[in-house]
Amino acid sequence: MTVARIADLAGVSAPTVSKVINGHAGVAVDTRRRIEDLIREHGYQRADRTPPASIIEVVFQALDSPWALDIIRGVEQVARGHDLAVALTEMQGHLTPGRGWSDQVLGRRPVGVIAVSAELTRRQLAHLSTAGIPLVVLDPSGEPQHQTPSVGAMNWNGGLTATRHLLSLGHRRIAMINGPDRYLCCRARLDGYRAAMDAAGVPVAPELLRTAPLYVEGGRAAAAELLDLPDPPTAVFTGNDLQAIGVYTAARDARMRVPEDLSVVGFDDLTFVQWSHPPLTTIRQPLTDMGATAAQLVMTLASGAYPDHTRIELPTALVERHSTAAPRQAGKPARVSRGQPAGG
Amino acid sequence: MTVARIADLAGVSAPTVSKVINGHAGVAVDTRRRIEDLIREHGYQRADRTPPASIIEVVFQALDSPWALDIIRGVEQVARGHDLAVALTEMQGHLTPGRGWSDQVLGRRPVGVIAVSAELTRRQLAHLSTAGIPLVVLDPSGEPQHQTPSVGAMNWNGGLTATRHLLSLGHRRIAMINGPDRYLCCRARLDGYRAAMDAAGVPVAPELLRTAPLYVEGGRAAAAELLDLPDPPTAVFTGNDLQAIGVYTAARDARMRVPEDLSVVGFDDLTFVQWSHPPLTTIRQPLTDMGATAAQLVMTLASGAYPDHTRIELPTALVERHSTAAPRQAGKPARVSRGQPAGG
DNA sequence: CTGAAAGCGCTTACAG
DNA sequence: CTGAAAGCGCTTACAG
Repeated sequence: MTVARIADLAGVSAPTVSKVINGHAGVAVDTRRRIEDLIREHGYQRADRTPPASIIEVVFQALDSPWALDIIRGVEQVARGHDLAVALTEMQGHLTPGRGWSDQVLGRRPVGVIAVSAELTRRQLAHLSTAGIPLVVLDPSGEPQHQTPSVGAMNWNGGLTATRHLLSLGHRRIAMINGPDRYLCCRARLDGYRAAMDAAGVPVAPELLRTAPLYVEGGRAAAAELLDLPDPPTAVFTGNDLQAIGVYTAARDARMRVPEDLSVVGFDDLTFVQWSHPPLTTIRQPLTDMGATAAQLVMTLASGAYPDHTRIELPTALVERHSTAAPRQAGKPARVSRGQPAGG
Repeated sequence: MTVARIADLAGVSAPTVSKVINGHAGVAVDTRRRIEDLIREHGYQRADRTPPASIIEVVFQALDSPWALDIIRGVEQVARGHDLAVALTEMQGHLTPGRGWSDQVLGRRPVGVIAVSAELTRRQLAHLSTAGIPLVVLDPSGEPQHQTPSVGAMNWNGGLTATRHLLSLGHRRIAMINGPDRYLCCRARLDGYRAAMDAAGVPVAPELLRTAPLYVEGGRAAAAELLDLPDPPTAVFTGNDLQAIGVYTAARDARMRVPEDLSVVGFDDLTFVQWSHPPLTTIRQPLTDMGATAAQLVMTLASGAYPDHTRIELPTALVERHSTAAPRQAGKPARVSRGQPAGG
């Protein structure tokens, strides 16, 4: 669509169309309206305006965990296949991007946007939608937003599997240190934990349920409190791997050994936890796949096609390493679950 | 500045200038260079083009290490201050971006480009330069390119400090597992190692010098060979932290304890190495600062100002943790350098 | 209020 | 390898 073509359709000359487009005076109301209608209908774009920039925009709450890089890698793999770059912005820990955010994004003209654990305001959603920029939410943090496509992991199943694993080793006093309640994924993991405990007929002691920031220090502080209890837990399931590493620290401070004195199960399976001491048993979340899936969904939406599914959940799985063992029985030495020597 | 004006100054026609700007063939080398110089000098901008998109472009060889995220975080901090996003591309391990890369970047119109451990072709440099897009090289991998501003770390000093630390503990048979020779930063670390050894009057045994990919498996394989030597080293200094983790694995496989039987010093200080077992003694490289500094340099160049320095080196520092100790003397038990119990 | 004409900045196709 | 000519998409200045 060019100015000349619109002019033809409207039965006027190019300069007249030009005036309408640029909001200049000197066009009859009727003529103006007719031209505006045609433009809306045919979707005029200035020829010399650059087309959508070849980027996929990804918004993170924070870029402070290897967690983010795993997701980025997945997005990048798909983006690369379409000759697209991945544009990153960070919200400094906020759940919702700031005021100017959507203007900045529109200015960049990305092919689409992936919001990681973020919640957009209704206004921000509207901005993207009128600009024709598709949005996908990754690991949705709160209420699924009206019609927004999303990609997540099977968090409830992960919580169930982790807890069952600990129960099967003989644990009964199993604590859970979880992330903040406002994250849906954390809620789901807790519910999975409860479901496993209920199914095994083991009551959940309220003092064994803690909430802490999803970082090492959060896990350490919560675990320190737990281990200080009159009847401390024999096992801890955490909201993510960083918290699990914090539990290690707290255990060491309390002169307890993992897994002999305390079993620990994390969540995520960040690359480095296989090198921690002991190697961490955790629930694997396919972060790179999740990033790739979200990017694919964005590309599908951008192409105008309607995707088969707008809510995708990828599977989680237990990765058994060496941080879990049967609970130490009074007077008996601990039986380690796998063949790893203490102090390896 | 218009195409016609540049053409006048260069004493050529507009179409010729147009070809240079768009990177088309069919212009004599001399003519091209003359036009490029004029464009650089006068700062041409296409009249009908939208202004630069609000992004800083960062090209990585690979996005497969937390190393990358530390740099990204620094770039993002500065970018955020200017309401800019960080656009990421990855070269799948190649040293030089592919053919279409500069066209893609020009299409994105970033405020500037940061190339991490990458080498651009002369053609790619010219493309960016004629488009008026400033370039900064981070952690330059090879020959410093003509006039390209760069940001790095004091790698030579780091190598010196690491080796001195091991020498001061009493080690003499100190191996170095280094990254590929083609990286300048690796060369500098090796030279620092040599300098420390020479200064201490300790000859460098050629069989203790190894080159391996900068990943865990590279470090493991090289260390396995070293430990299999008739006269194995008592200490290993590695090209990066991932290799150091690989050395841990090889030591475990050879039933040797770190640091009692083998001291290890890494390079980078990735966040997680404090949680490895034992916590890794390493040379800290200020990756986030380096990213931020590179971004600042890009912003300065983009503003048209001439920066004070176009070659910036940030300091490295020894971070002592628990992976080094005095060498075990024949018949004597090892003396651990810090108060960490074995098997903590 | 409208549009023919001129002009702008750029690119393309092609003759030399 | 170079540039005159034609053309594209758009806007401006102005005659009617």
